[in-house]
Amino acid sequence: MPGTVRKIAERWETPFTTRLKHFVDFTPDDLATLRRLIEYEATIEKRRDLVVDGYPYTKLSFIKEGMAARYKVLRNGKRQIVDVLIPGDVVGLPGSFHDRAAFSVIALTDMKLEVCSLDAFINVCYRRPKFALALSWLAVEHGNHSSERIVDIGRRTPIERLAHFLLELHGRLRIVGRADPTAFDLPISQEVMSDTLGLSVPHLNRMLTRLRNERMLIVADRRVQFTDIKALEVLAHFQSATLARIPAPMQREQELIA
Amino acid sequence: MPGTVRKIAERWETPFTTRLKHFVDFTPDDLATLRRLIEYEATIEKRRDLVVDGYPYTKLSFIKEGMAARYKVLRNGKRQIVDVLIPGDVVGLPGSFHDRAAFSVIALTDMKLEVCSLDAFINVCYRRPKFALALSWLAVEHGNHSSERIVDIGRRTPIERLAHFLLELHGRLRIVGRADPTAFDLPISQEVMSDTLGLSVPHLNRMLTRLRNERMLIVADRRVQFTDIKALEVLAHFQSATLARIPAPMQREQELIA
DNA sequence: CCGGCATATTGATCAGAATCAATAAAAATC
DNA sequence: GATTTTTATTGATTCTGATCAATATGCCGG
Repeated sequence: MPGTVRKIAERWETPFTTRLKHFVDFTPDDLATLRRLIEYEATIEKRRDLVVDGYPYTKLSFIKEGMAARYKVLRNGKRQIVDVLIPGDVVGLPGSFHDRAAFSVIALTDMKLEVCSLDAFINVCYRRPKFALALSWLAVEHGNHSSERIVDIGRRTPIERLAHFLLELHGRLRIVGRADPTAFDLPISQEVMSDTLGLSVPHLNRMLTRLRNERMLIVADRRVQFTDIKALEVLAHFQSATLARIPAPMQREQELIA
Repeated sequence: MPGTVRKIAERWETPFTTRLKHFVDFTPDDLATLRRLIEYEATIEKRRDLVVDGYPYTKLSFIKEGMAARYKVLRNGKRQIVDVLIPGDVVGLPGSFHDRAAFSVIALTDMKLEVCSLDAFINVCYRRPKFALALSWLAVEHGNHSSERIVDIGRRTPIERLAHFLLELHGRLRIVGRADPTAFDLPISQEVMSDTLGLSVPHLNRMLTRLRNERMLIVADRRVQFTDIKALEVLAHFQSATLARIPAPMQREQELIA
């Protein structure tokens, strides 16, 4: 009864599907399949490690609520956060492809995850290649994101970096409906931000103060309010990411499979 | 005549296939398919841009010979190289998924590429999901690599960064048979290296000198010779990358497809 | 409401790396 | 082979951002 499937699928809207819809046409049937892949829903509390560097992780977990950070701690005790994960992002995409994760992932807030096993997902990929391509797309997207971060840390000044980070995070949150046009909740400490941007906490704090003094934003109650987003974008050399579209042939699944 | 196919396929060994073989079983038939995807072979001369930031690029190009750099130039004139590409790497993997490339790619040396169209590749993915998964794997691998670079630039000291970069490049070159156990050709200028590591040229030079003085390596004739690779690894906190294995179900294509 | 702990803010000092500048060496071009 | 251009090396100076340190603020559980 395809009507039933559709109804269920349509009602099932998660940040992950919201994000997917921006670049690939998932049919109600696809969505139902995706949904069936979810083995369980996990609740994680703040500060708990989801993935531990050096240990196996063989799940794909879709973030439904909350934020997390992928990071590595060096022997000298310094920590570098490689990526801040938000609703709609996948935990375990890089890790699961190796026998041992190369990075840890920690919950920055309480979280809700939808968990599926990597094996199950890959099995589906054989029946629905579109899923495998979606996986590629996610990985590519993540890679781009990382590249942008390299540019940030390598060649932008601390204040540009900070501005860029905030704008970029805002943009990503917007896509999954977790931000207002000029404001968003930022439930993370300055220590986390400094470890993300490769700065010391005091210096990050100063840069934040400067942005405030320049009247570009207001930070209060773990919430960022852009007061001059234009100026901020100029400062950060920010260009809102061209959202990837799926290459033409990827839309042709029907003819090829049917 | 499957025998013929196999012979051709076996004879067709490129850095790309060498690399793939490390993580996925491509049958002779797969290899033949892959080979048929190649539209033409391109020869590029040093310093030419392969991909230009802001313009479309809809190819997947497998590097057969030579090296390239993915980079971005900021408005202040600074350049950050995001990735050094070597034989076996793919040009256009991130770029092709967007309507416009977000980074430029420049040839650091004369190069030879095998070029296929993204559309053709994706079409094949529908018939052979293994190809799509291989694509994911490449993207994931690249992402990991980028993450590692973020840690480098964000939290490692310049000398550690340099050491890490050299070891990592050496490791990658080894995989595709382009390096000796303790030495490799490094046909790139110090300017390129400094833009990769987020350092100034003079400072990079000083760090290089220091590694030489510490008797960890010798640089001559655009060739690096490790004289104390152990010490170098300790300095860089280097752990030779666990090569990813393909998740179990990915090996089961035969039963699923046949 | 009270410690106690995490987080934020501010200041002072100092080291490391950028910048500026000059020269040397090597490679490419004619 | 001479000349130009690129690349490498070294030095002197400046300045950014880390580090150390102190204080403030907020937050939680009891």
